[in-house]
Amino acid sequence: MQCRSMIDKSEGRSGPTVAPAAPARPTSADVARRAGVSRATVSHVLNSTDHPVSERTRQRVLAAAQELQYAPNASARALRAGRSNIVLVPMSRSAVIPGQDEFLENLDRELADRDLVLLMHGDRTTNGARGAHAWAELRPAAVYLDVSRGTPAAVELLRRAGVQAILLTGVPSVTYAPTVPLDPAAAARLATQHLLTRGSRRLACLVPGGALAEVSARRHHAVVQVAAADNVPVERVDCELSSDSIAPVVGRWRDPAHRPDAVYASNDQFAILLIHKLLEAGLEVPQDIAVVGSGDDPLGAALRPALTTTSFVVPEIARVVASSIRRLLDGHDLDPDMEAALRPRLVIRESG
Amino acid sequence: MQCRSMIDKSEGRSGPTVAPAAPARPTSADVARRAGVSRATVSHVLNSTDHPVSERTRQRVLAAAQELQYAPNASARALRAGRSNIVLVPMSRSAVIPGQDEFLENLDRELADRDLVLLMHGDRTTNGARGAHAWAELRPAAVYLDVSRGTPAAVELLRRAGVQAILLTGVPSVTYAPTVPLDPAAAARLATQHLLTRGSRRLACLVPGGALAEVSARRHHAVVQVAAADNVPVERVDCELSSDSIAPVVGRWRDPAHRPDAVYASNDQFAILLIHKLLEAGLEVPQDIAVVGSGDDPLGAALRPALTTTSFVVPEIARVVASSIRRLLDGHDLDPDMEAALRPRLVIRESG
DNA sequence: AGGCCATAGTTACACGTGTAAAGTACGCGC
DNA sequence: GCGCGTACTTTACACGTGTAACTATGGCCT
Repeated sequence: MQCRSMIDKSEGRSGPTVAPAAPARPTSADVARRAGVSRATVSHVLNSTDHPVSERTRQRVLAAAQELQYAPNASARALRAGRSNIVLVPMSRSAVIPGQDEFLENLDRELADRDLVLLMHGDRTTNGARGAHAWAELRPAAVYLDVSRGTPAAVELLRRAGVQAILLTGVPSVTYAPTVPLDPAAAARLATQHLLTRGSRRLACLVPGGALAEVSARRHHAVVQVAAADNVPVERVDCELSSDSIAPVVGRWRDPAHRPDAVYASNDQFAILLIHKLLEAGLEVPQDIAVVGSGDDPLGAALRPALTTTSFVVPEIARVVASSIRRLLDGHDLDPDMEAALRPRLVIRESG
Repeated sequence: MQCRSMIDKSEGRSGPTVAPAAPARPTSADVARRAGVSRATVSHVLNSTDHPVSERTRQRVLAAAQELQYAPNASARALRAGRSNIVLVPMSRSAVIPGQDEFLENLDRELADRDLVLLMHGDRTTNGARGAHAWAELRPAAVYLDVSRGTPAAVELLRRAGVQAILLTGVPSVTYAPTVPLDPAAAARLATQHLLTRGSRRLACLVPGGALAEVSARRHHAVVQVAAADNVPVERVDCELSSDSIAPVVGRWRDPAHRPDAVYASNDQFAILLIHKLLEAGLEVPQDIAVVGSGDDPLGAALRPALTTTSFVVPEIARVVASSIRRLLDGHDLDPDMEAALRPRLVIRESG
């Protein structure tokens, strides 16, 4: 025994009012007491600072922490450090990436590898400023959000709240914050180019409304642009995910004179529904009409004819996003692999 | 001006080391300074304690907070209070509820109405104890997790970490923590009962593997049980979401002697694929074979024949879960409406 | 022998907040 | 005039952590 007077706070916890039999979650002081060292030493050991600590006490501290199931208090740690290791992702319902749960799962793993914790926040607070206010309360180290929410005002508020890294995602036009240029139009361009190369001279584009409206609009615009370069006309078909919404169009297309030779649907579910309706009407896919979707819905691969579609390499995107956030926090630029990772892939199957 | 010597901490922030041009996120002290009052008064005003504050200073404080865009530091608040207002939801990939994003969106809103913040945590840490350790660091007020992760050890660890409310979800057999008895088998029972009432004498059950394996197994078991009460046999069909997986079964069913008169698929996507294959094989749905799924996938409503399925009233479930968490935190029991809200609804369309 | 460095541990303080307790001014009744 | 409640405001402390600065103890070199 060396010394015994390392009472950081002598008395145990005693809430001034009630203290309703709190189960005494262990603090670093408890670990210190048990290991017979000071709290500072515990901290040095557990955070593996370069501060010298003898191997013997190191082991004792580790053992004590283990026995007590000690977990450091993230709040206190964040308060002391001035920042947390939290990466906040306010989830938006109109996510560009389909299969966003897969993306988030990958992102979580990648961030964990970089000593960051992913926390997703619901979209209770839709309007920019009010939302940013709520996010700021958590004092996250980084925020990764859709550009539709990352208005200049929201970004400014977050900056002032001490958020070190703010990463936007969406169309690459903004300049007031680093951006992951995840352009939904890229997939549409890729699909259109494929259909043109395949020989299409007359296109149609399904434009879903509702939650998908914004993404669909961008994609439609891209289709028109690419097709225009080859002097190919594009018929715009606004629709919902219902039989009644698609049926009239398909009815019209039974007449070869009014029929496009290929259709791009900005969402696989709509592509699947369309193919279903086309077959029902006695048309053949892709012989009469080719169909290409976007999103790589698993059902599209299983049905016949199997759906040609575009997809993102989700794990790769998650990797570069996580990497970029880490780099931003460390004062560097975005991951140079970013653009390559964001390029959509064409998945050619049977439908077009 | 009344007094001027309310310097809580006289010197402004000056990080001992670098302080790299921190953009001075405002603290309550800044608000106090600007309003010409003490920090305590600011706190009283902003938290609307029952402590008396004159209307004049109240307005001044509010104005100052507004101008400074002040957002309280959640870490400090949580540290002081001993608990946060965070409800942590470790998301599991094998979520019972389909459309879990819709559920989370609703849950978020409901919790917000009850002064709680929903944070979702990825499933990086799959194994119980290690995961619980990570969750404990955040010192959330409540944790809502799947029973598969809420092992007794994990629950114990969370309890010791000071988490006040731990709510499990899943099969209702556990006793060491309050549970939301969201039984996937209930939907299967409902669907089977419907098919039997409809006159089915020979059933089949699609049992998807992969991520859905566990839920599927439970549902299959339920189907067998309910059918057995009526002496109806159930053919078990293990499958994946691919054409090759379903085709052989459908091929066999072309022979009326080997054909069930109704099929329950524990997931709508599989039901959709099955119908597709049945039609392809020249069989009629529901005349030759009725098909019922679970999950209320929007595509199921759009395709023909429209899919009969089961669904949960997601907003209602979210409401009772949020309500129960709040009640747990306040020392009460679960919301009495719980069981009613969890009952699945039958959505009868064309396929069965 | 005395000065100096390295090692191993400590003390002390700050982070931003909430709130009990103490203080200040003021009006009122004795 | 003095005590006393009332209305407001401030002071003081604790929450749990990380780390700069300090103390103590030897060993080594001059």
